[in-house]
Amino acid sequence: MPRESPGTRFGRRPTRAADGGVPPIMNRDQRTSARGRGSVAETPDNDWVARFADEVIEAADRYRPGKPIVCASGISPSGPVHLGNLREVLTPHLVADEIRRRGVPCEHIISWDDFDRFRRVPATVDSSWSVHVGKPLSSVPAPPGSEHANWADHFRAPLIEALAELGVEFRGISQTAMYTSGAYTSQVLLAMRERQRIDAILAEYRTRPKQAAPAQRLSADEAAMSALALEGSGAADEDDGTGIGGYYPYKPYCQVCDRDLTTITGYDDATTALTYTCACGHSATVKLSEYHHGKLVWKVDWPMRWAYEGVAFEPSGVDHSSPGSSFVVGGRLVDAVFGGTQPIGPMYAFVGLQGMAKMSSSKGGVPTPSQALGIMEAPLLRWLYSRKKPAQSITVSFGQELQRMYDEWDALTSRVSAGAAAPAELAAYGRATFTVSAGRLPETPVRLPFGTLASVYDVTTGQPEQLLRVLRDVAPEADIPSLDVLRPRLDRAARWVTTELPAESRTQVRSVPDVAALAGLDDTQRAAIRLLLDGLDAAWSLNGLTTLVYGVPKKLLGLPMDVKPTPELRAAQRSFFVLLYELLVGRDTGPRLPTLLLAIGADRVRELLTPPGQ
RNA sequence: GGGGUGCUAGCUCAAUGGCAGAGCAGCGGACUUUUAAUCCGUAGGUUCAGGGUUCGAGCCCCUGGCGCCCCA
Repeated sequence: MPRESPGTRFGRRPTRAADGGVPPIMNRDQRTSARGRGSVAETPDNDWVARFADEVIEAADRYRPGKPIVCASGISPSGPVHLGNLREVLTPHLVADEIRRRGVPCEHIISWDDFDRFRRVPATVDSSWSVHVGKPLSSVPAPPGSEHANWADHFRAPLIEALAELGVEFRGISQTAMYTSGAYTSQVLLAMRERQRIDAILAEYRTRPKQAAPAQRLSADEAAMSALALEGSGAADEDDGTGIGGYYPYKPYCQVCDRDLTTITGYDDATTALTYTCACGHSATVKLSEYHHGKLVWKVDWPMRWAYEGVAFEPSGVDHSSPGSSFVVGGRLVDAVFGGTQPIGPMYAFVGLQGMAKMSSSKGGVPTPSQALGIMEAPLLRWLYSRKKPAQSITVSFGQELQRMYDEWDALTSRVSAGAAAPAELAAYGRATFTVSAGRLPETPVRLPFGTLASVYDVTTGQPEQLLRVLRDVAPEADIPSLDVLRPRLDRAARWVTTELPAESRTQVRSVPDVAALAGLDDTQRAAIRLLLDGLDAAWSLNGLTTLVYGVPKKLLGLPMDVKPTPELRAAQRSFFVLLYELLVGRDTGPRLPTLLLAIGADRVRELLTPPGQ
C-alpha cells in the first residue's frame, strides 16, 4: 500500500484496493484476550452482527444441537424489491456469514412468498391485470414487456442478480413449489386439526368484532398508505382465516378461477374432505390431504415455516412490533401448534431515501438494489447496511450526498489499511468487503475519488479517449494503463452523472462561442485571454495550466510570477476565473480550470475564447 | 387508545454502566493555488426535561415532552 505519496493536483491520491487475505475482523480468541480496563477499543468483532451471532449460536445449540443453523429472510415478489426489503436479506446474511466465519455450519434461506395472493394492480400496469387479483403471484402474468414467465419471477430475478453481485449466498425456497408439491401437507392438516386452538390464540389479540372491516374508518389515502406499507415488508395484512362458516387457518385457491375468493363451508378431520365455495360461483369438495392448491393464512404460515425449517434467526420490519403482529402471534403458534421455537427476530428500521421517510413499492421509482448497484460499488452498498444496527434507520442518498458517501468509504479504507480504524469501523468494513463463501468482493483496482470521476466524465461527456487522457493528467502518479483499472467505479460515476445528477449541476461546455459576451469584453479582459491563449500550448499539462491561469492576472498587474498573493491579486484572479467559466460553460464557477481546460481540449478552448474577427 | 423506536456538537451520527467521540460544515494555516482538489491545526456539549437505582448513568428504572413507525 502506498502510504504518504504526495497529493495530486486534482483529487486525493488514488488508493489501490487491498489485496486478498484475512478479513480484518479478529477471531474470538483475540477478542477475548483483548478485553481489559473496560476498553471498548480492542474488541473489534463485538459489533451488532457478532452479538446476534453469539445469541443465535447459543439458542440454536439449545434447540437443535448438531444441526446447521438456519437464518431466514422472507421476500414477497409482489412488486419491485426495494432497498428497504434488502435489509430483510442483508441482516440475516451478515449474521449467517459471521456464524460461518466462526466455523459453525449455517445456512441462509430466502423464502420467496410467490404463493401469496396478487393484491392489487400497481398504477404502472394496465388495469386489465385486475382480473388476476386473488391469484398466486406465480400464476399472474408478468407485467407487459417482461421477459419473465410470471409476476413473481419478474420481480425476483433482478434481486437474485443483485444478491449475487453483493456476495450473498442463500438457498431460495419457492413457496409455490413447496405448497404445490405437497411438502407442507402434514403441517396443513395439523393446523386444520388445531384450528380451534389457533383461533383462540388469535382471538386474544383481536380487539374488534370478527367481521369488522379493518380499514373502514380510514380515508382512502390512509387506507392505501397502510396497505402499501404492509406490502413493503412482506407483512401481515391478509385476513387471518376468520370467516363466516367458522375459523379455518387455510385458504384454498379456486380450481376454476385460480383466485382465493373462496370460503370454506365444511371440513372433516377424519377424511380431510374440504368443501369450499368461490366468488366465481364454483363450489367443490376436495380431499385436503391431496389438494395442494392453497396455503395457510399468513399468521399461521410463518410459524409453520419456522418449525419446518428450524429457523434460528429471522428479522422483520418494525410493523411487526405491535402486540397482535404476526411475529408475536407466530411466536405463540409455533410453540403451541407446530412444536417449534420462535427465532431470534430483531425489528429493523426502515431504509429512507433522502427526504423520504420510508420506502414503499407504491410510489414509482423506489430504488431497488439493482439500481443502487448501478451507482454504488457492492462493498459500499453492503457497508451502508453493515454499519448500522437493525434498529437504526438507514438513509441512502442518490444525490450529491453520494459523493460524500464514497469519500467516507475511501477514508475508511485508508484508515483500515493504516491500521488506524476504530473497532466498529473495522468490523463494518470487514463485513462489507469480505464474506466466507464469496471471499473478497471485487473492488476497483485504482480508486480515484468518485467526485473526480463524475466531474471528469461530465465535462468530457464520457468520450473514452478524452476520459483516459484527462484522468491520466489529473492523477499522474496513478498507473492507468487503460480505463479498465478504474472500473467498476468509473461506470458507477458515469451512470450517476447521467441518471441522477440534475441538469443544473452538470457542466455543459458551450457548443458555440458566446459571441455577444466576447464582443463586449473590455481591454483588460481581452489582454488576459490573449495571454492565456498564447501560453496554452506550452503549458498543456495540469501543472502548467495551473501556473498559467494563476499567472495571467499577475502579469497583467505587472507582478513577478512568484509573488505572494495580495488581496488585489486574488480579486483579479477570481474575476478572471469567473470570466473564463462564463465563456466556457456559461456559469460563474465549475471544475478547477486546469482540469476543465484539459478536458475541453486546446482547439476548442481557442474557439470558445477568441473574440470575433481575430 | 395500545405498542415500538428515537431525541448526543451547526448537520449526519458513534460510544458494552467506567475520561462524551468521529465525519461533514465552521474557523485558522500550508501547498507558487479564495474555484467543486489535498494536507495540517483548531474550536465546538446542561447527551430533550425532571426524578430514581448505582462508587459511577448518554446508556438501566419511573414520569413528562417532542419526532417517526406500526397496530387498533
